[in-house]
Amino acid sequence: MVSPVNSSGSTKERILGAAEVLFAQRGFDGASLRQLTAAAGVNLAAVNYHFGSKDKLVEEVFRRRLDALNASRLSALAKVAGHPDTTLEAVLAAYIRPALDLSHDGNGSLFMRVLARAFAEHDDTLRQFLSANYGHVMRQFTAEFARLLPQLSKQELYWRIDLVTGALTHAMSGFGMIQRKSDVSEHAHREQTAQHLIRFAVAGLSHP
Amino acid sequence: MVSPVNSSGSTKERILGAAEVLFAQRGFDGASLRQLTAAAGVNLAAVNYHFGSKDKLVEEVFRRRLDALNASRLSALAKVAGHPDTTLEAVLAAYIRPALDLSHDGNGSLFMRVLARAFAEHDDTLRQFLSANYGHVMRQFTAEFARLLPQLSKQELYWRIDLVTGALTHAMSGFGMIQRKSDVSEHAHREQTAQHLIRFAVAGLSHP
DNA sequence: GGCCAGTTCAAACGATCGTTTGAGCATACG
DNA sequence: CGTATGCTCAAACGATCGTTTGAACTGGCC
Repeated sequence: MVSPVNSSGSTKERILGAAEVLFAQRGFDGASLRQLTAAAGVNLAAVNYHFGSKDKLVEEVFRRRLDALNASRLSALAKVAGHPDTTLEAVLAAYIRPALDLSHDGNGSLFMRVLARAFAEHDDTLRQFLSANYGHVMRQFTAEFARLLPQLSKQELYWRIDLVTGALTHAMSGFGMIQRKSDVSEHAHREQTAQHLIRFAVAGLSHP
Repeated sequence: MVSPVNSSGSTKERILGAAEVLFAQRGFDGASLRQLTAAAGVNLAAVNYHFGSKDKLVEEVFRRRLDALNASRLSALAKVAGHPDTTLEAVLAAYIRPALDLSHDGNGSLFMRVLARAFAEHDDTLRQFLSANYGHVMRQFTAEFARLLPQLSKQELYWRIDLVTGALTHAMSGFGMIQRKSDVSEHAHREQTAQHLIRFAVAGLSHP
């Protein structure tokens, strides 16, 4: 009934890995600590010993991926933001490409599904955690969008960013709908996907 | 801790109403039958008596709203589909406006949040139910999009529809971010929202 | 060896879950 | 009136949940 034992890495890492998979598959409530620890090949009590509680484990699952993702996004943004000849494409690439790279290695793609769940669940605790720890990233991108799209009112801009965010979250979590053909390399497919998302976002943000 | 008693309508209707609210707030797993029946002002056993099980209740919550929503969408689509001078705007309006009208009366807006949850949860049972009962609606709209956008390959079109769907679902479930100002009538605000979503979707679908 | 901090383990705790039960109540029909 | 039918009710069922406990085991250090 439950996935096989994972026997590589430390206990904490095995729990985090199994949690990412099961949270993506069954949700935060739906995945029990017993399923989770069985999949990770560790004792049930290990979660509370190493993380304190299930809620703290959820936070750690987010922290591990989001720290890397947002650092990568901000680093990419810093290279293009503020320059007089920066394009909308370049800023969107700084936002989208790190997420696609995350999908590439390990179970990172499952994490985007976990993230989509967090969006759908209007759980206040989780939203506050995300907003407090990673809100500044979206704020920096929003500021750059505002600079590149001066003709839009604040309200207009927020509307469009919200819609673009929804589209990207949906697309990256619902993965698998657009299958990679066998005659296309993974790298080429990722490049194709990035182009799709970026062009769509440019059109959605900058239409008259 | 739990919302007050609802004392209007039949037992079945009170359960359905309370279920819609609580499923939107806490998810399908998160909302317990005890919270639900307490909010509806009915006995705990009433859910299993009238609906058979919690899962069947979930299906009924969807069926009640989706039957009306999709009938309205198909009716609107039938008025414009196939005509030689039909615009993309008109088809998108047929898709979007019925959903906004649903948000208008009663707790319909909460239902869009329930729908967004269903998207995020990759629960197979629920997805099969939705696909089996309402898949034909999306198929008809897709066919009309294909007719109006002959320059796009099938793969291109699916990509864009997927992204637009994500944007709309996200926007209509995340409601409240864009607040209605007190000096704007509700009808005017709804019209504004419709224009926003439609123009965004047109740009996303038809960009070169 | 003896001790100790760090970790794992089986077992149990109380709470809550969806569901079932059987008695009790209401209304309608002969 | 008697009784059948549809519904509501309090109470309990077994299962599963997150968490806690205290003993057992581990390695390194004196």
